[in-house]
Amino acid sequence: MSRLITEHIRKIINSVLCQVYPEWAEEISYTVDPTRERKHGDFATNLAFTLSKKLRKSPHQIAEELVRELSKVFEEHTRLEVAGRGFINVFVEDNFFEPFLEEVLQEGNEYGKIGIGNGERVQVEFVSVNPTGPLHVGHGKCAAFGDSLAKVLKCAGYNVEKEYYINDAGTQIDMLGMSLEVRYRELLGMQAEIPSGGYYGDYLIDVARTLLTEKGDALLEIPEEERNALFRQYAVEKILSSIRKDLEDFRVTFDNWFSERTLYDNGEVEGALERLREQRHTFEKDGALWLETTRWGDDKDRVLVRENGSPTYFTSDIAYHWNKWKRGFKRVIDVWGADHHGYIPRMRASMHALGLPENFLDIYIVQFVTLLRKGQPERMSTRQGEFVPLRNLIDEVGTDVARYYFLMRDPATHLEFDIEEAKKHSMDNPVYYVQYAHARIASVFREARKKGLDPEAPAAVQCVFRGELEKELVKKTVYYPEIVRKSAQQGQPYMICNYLHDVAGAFHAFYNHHRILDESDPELTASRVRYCLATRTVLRNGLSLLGITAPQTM
RNA sequence: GCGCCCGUAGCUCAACAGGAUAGAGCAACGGACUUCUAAUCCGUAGGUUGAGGGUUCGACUCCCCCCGGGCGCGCCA
Repeated sequence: MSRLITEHIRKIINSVLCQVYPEWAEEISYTVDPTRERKHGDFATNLAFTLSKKLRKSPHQIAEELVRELSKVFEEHTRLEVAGRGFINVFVEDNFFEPFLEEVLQEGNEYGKIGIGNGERVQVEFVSVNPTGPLHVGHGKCAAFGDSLAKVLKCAGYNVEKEYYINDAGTQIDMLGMSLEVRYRELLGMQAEIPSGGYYGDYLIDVARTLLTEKGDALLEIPEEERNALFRQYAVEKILSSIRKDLEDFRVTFDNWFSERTLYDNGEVEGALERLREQRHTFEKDGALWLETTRWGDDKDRVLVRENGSPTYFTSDIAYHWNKWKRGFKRVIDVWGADHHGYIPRMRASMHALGLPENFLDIYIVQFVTLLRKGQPERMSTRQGEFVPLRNLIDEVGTDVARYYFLMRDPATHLEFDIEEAKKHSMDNPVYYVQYAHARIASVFREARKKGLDPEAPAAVQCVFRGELEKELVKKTVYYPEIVRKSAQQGQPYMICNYLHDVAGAFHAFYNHHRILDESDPELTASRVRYCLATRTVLRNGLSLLGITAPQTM
C-alpha cells in the first residue's frame, strides 16, 4: 500500500494540533498541498486560516504560534515559515523524499495502490448499448470512461465489478427482429419495407446473409410467433458478438453481461413491483400502475405497468437495480449517455421508493463527442444509419490514441475530437508525449545495459538533487498516490491524464538538461537512473489505469 | 416554458474539497541535435475567468439574477 506524502505531513501537524488546540483538533479541516512556487517552499497549509474562524484570532498570529510548536516536532530536515497573511510554508531537505522514492522502487507495479476503498463492493455499469446496431464513437467515450473509472477505483482499494446490461427485451428488439426479417426477405428477392422505427443500417443485410447461409431459406414458413423469436434472437446474438469484438479491440472488458430478459424470466420484474407496492408508493390511474416519483423531486409520476398490462422499461430498470442491491453491492455506478439525463430524477426516486440508501446509486453523464475531420463535424445517430462506428476510429487512430482523447477531459463536457490532429505523430498529440517519455527511459536503460550497468539493480544512494529539475521530477513522481486518491474520490480519470502529462513534461525537461549515464560519475549516474526507474513506474502504472500501452520504443 | 450540463489566452483545456501573482499544450515569433531517440527542450508574447450583484480574511470555485451554447422533458428504450 502506497503512502500519501501530504498525509505524512498532515499526521505531524495533527499531533501538534492535539496538543495546542485539543478542542478543535477533531473537527478542523485544512489543506496540505504542494506549492506552485518555489519561494513558498515545498508544501503549504492553510491551517491558520481555518482556525482563525474558530479562535477569533488573526491567522498570522495563529500561524506563528503553530510554527513554534511544529518546529519541535518536524524532522530536522524541514524548515517552517509563516508567509502572506498566514500560510505556513514547509521547506524540506532533499532526503525528505528518500523514503518515498524508495517506496516507488519497492512497490513497482503495485505502486499507487491505496486503501481508501476498504474493499467495499462497487459495481460500474457502462456502455450497455442496445444490441440493435454497432457501437459508435459516443459509445466509445462511455466505454473508455467506465473501464478506466473501474480501474482507478480498484487501484484505490475498492472491490470493483464491471457490468454490461443487455437490453434484449422490449419493443426495440421486436423492431430489430422485424427489420432483420425484411432484409432476409429482400435476399430472397421479395418486396419488403422496414417498419417505421426499424433499423435501416447496412449491418443488418450482413446479418441476414449469414442467417441465410446458416439456417437456409425456409425460415418464413415457421409460424409467426416462433419465427419472430428466431429473428430477434439471431439478430441480438450476432450484433452483440460484434459489439463484444469492438470492445475487446478497444481493451474494454466486463466481468458480467446481464440480460434484461432474465429479469422477466425469473419473475424479478414482478418482484420489484411487489416491493414497490409493499412500500406503498404506487397507485392506479387511467388503468395503469404508477410510481409516485414526484415525491422525490421528479417532474411527474411515472407509469410502471401500462394500460395493456405490460411493464415499462422503467420498471425493468428498477428491477435491475433492485437485483444489484440483492447481489450485495453497497454502491453502484451507472454511466449514461447525455441523452438519458432526463431519466435521472425518476431513477433516483425509484431508489428511494425501494428503500435503498441515499448513496447507493451514482450516475455519471457522458456528453457527446463531436468528431471533426478537416473542420467538418460528423454527427452520429444510431437510427439514421449515418454514424461513425467506433470500429472506424480504432482502425484509423488506434486504441491508445482514441482512449486517451476520450479520457483526457471531464466526460460531462463536450469533446471535440479532431481525427487529423490525433493521427499526427507530433507534439500536438498528448498521448505520444507521455508515451515518448516512457520510451526514452527504456532507451536509456538499453544504453545502460550496453555499458554493463543494470538499471534495475538496487543502488545504495541517497536523494541529493543536483538542480531543481531533478527535485521537480521526484516530487511529481511520489505524488502519484495522491492523484489516484483524487481521481477515485471524484470519479475522474482525466486527472490521471493531466498528471501523466505533467510527469512526462518534468521528465523531458530533466532529460534535456542532464546527462543520465555519466561514466565519469557512477554515483550521479546511479541516482539519476533511480529517478528514471521511479518515473517509468509511475508512467507505466498510470497508463495502465487508462488502458493505454507503455511502449519500449517509438 | 421547466430541468440538467457547459462558458477561463486566438484554439483545446488545467487550476486538486474557497487559498498566495489564474497555469499548460496548440497556433505565432526567436533559440538548442559531433551526446542516453529533436515525437524533445529553452525563451518571447498572449486574460476584466460570458455580464452584474452577493457571501468572507480570501471567489475561476459557493449563492442570486441575466446573456450565450448543448441536451432532456412519452403508457419509447
